[in-house]
Amino acid sequence: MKDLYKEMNKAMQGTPVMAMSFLKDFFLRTRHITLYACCMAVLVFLLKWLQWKLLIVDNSLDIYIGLIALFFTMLGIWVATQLVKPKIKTVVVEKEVYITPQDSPVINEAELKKLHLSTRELEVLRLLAKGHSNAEIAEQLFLSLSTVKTHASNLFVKMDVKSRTQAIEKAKRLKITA
Amino acid sequence: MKDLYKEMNKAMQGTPVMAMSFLKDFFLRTRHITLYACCMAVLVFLLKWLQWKLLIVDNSLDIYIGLIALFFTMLGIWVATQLVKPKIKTVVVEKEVYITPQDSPVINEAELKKLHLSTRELEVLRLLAKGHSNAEIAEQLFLSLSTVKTHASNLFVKMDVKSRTQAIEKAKRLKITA
DNA sequence: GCGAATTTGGTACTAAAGTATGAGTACCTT
DNA sequence: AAGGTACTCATACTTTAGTACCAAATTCGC
Repeated sequence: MKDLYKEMNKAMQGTPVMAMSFLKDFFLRTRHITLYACCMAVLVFLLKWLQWKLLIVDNSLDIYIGLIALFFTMLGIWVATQLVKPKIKTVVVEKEVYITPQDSPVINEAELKKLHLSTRELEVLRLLAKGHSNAEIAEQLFLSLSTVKTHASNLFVKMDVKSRTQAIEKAKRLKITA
Repeated sequence: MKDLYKEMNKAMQGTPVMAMSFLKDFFLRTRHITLYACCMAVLVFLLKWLQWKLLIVDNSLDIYIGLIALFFTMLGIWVATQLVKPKIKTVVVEKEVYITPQDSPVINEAELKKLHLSTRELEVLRLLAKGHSNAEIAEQLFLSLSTVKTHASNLFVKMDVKSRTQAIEKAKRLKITA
């Protein structure tokens, strides 16, 4: 709301064109609320008119109420369907895809790209796969132990493994290391 | 409905006990509808009473209608929640499962013999090289964690390495594991 | 049978790995 | 200018790995 006030001030000091653009922007941002308000207004007038019209015919009050009941029941259903929407249950179905890794001596670039590893993470992985400890990797890459641990941890998440040993095994299996 | 008629005929021909059981069964099966009907009946009477009562106070018609609208909106929402089945969005997660083809060139028996590993040590090494933790290895070989640790420790001495990661690297390099 | 090697398991300890969180910098894109 | 990503580093903590030392039971060759 503060921002809105700011923008209004800003617009007031500008040219008429800027004011127009502000109004347009304001309308676009609040068009949902405006639309609802208009609908409500129309509805109220309609009801008032119906009330007046139908009250002349004395016995049609039942029909009137019935219509209202019907309408609001529908409205309720519609509202409910709108409210229910975000409650989407996600059922995860695991689909097993068997792939036959080609026994190419070259590094499997395709599999490597799938992992979306960053430069540093890949460097860490390479040294990791050589059997180096975190401390050794830190020394070789001129990093702190903390940084290596961070990279390694992120690496394990991306590779969907839980330890460096699994990472090594997977890296060798996918042939993404030398 | 046909089935219902059939069942009724069938029940009529039976003993009173059977008829009773049929009625109980019938009630259990239709208790939802019955409940709805009862609720509706009560509601209608309530409305009629409200109508008569409130019409005396002339200007309260608006409140009356408002209450009806509110009530039926709620009813609509409730009905909708009962009717609308939870939308289930199935997210298919493709999990890639790799087959290790038996293309592995012969295991380097010569290098393996040089290490003078015992049977258990080799078993531990094989699982180690698959990326398993000591706890997992213990579980698979029906051993205690202590034993696995002992084997692993002895293994590292024999392989002249200082950690399981180095052992894996060396094992893969010498092709002494599958 | 005896000794060596193997296997199994324990305790106690240290070292390393891994997780979680926060935070600052740098670069790039919109 | 703002937001996102990558990179860096730190602290604090839990878990796992690894070492050392010990002690049974078993196996196997001599």
